[in-house]
Amino acid sequence: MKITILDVARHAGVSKATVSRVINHNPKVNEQIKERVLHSIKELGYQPNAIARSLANSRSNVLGLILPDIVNPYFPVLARGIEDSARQMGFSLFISNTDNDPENEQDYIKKMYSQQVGGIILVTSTLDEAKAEKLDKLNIPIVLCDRLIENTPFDTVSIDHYKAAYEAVLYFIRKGHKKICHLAGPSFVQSADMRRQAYIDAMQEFGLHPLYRIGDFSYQSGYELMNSVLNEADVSAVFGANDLIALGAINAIQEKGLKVPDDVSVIGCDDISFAQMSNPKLSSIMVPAYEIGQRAVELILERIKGVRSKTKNLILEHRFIKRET
Amino acid sequence: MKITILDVARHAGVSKATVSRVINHNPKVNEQIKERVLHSIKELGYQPNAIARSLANSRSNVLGLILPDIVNPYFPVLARGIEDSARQMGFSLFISNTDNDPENEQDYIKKMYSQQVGGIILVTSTLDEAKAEKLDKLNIPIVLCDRLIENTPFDTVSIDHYKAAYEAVLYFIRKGHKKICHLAGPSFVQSADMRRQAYIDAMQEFGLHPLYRIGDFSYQSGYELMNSVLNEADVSAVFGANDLIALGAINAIQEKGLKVPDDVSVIGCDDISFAQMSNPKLSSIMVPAYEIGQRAVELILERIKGVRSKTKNLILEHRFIKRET
DNA sequence: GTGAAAGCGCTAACAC
DNA sequence: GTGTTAGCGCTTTCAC
Repeated sequence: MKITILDVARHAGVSKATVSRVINHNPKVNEQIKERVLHSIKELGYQPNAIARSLANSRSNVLGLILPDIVNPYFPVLARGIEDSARQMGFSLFISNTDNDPENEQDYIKKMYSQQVGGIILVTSTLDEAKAEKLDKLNIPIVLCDRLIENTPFDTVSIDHYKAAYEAVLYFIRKGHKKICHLAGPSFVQSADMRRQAYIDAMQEFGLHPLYRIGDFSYQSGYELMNSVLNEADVSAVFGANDLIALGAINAIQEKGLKVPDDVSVIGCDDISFAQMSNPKLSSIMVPAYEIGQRAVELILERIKGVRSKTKNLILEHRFIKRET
Repeated sequence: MKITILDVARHAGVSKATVSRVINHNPKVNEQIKERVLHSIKELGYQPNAIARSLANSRSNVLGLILPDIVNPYFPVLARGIEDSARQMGFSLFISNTDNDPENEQDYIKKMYSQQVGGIILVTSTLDEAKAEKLDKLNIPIVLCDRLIENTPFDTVSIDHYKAAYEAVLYFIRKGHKKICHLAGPSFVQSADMRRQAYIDAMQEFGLHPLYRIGDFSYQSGYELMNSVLNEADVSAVFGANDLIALGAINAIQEKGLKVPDDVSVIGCDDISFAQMSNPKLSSIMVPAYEIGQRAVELILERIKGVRSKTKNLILEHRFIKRET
């Protein structure tokens, strides 16, 4: 029923090999014959079977993306950057959500491996050196996005989380704030951890007392942590580990009858699209998610093509965006 | 280098066929032997090659998801519903964004076809009867989500967009609103079109004058359309075709110095997570995106397994959620 | 129950 | 330049 390369070959009066050469743009095919083959392909509506090609090549034109949760508004942008680039390079994309569960992560990696994906883009928080070593043995290109793991042989694309957070806190300090609190993300997430560390360092450097809570990157946790903080202390500025937390915090602040930014200033992180839609509009640290995705694909492709073997660690620029909070 | 079924067979002292039977849970394998094979699989760390299996079976354990844009906050939830269900059933998921471009859509369908996906879940706005017919000939299970196309043989999962919109307008009317406007989505999107039609019908039924603008489902377009409306008319209520539009509209309303909901009431649609994070909190029509995704996978699997051949059109329940706007 | 062998659709030597 | 052929790793008759 389905049209195969053999059908095309017969139709064009050539061998499968020739058709294969045409498909793969092998230059040494007679122009005449090439035309004939192309014609047959059109006429028959032939569509090469990607699965068969993958098997024959032992590698596929597919990339895998493994991230915590596509519902978190930071990730769709990353995913689009990846998908757009991947597509441009002729790759399809697998996607899967780990919910930060190491088991899911391992599971997905295995699955993708068995699908012979050309490479995997991983946003992980649960990978440790031991697992990384095993992963490396799979001998499949891996790029870590956004959250880096020390001492791994993998390429990475990220921003300087420490610096970004430090700058945010510094901004507050320069504005004269003394009572600055930080609502952090999970400590097992490297980026959250670095932001928290930067916050602590900055505070201490200026002789200020760090005050932070650890949450889970959600709006709800931002809301709850902020309430907890407000019940115990007087605060004039809060730095949220991401925008959702910051937005939740604002909600809590306002519910207490305080004004943002008059009574309490807020800065988030990621600059998700809702930062500019919120009311008041959220000040945030812009993380170039889309570009991170693009660069990740670039790195993977360099590996696939074998044009580079040295590990590359890309750090992209963030940018503090002052809005209303 | 890689461990194949043959390695396992040799290690266990059996044939490839037997190993294959074990992998596929074929019951007629001697328990003893089965144990032996299982042991070898563990010991060698064997991972069946999904590509080879797909080729041999001429079908893969992969589903395809084609949607307009994962960055639109409605879709990640749908995607999660699909991914979670797919995973549970042992399927992986391809994902791709069309930006509502028919060419992209066709392109992706072809790609997925050539990847021998087991089925495709499609959120389309550009499919017409002619294309649908061609698609149907591919002989691959397709489920249309959210946006339906008349007279297609495909399974569908959606809500009753017309009814949902009608209820929203009715709600306004019962509250005594007369000057109700509608900020619609693109007319080539079936769901947007139905919502707009429902708006018009409801207004006319109550002797009110319809006033609407057509946009593109974005925050920006909601903002601009609302400005355009406010410049021309006096309005006390606005129904946005989705939450982004509604949020943009609120921004425009407030910029004009009007209060929401005191001067102008607003209802959105989709109930994206930000509806409850916005300030004021957005009233919206809840669309069960996650469940739509789950059901779509169910329908696909029924087709794959061949347990059903009759077209099924699922209509899930929406729910009006009154919040602050 | 188990194995041998053909074949899924394609690619890549290797000959000619 | 082009065709022949041997796989890629697995499933699935078909004998035994």
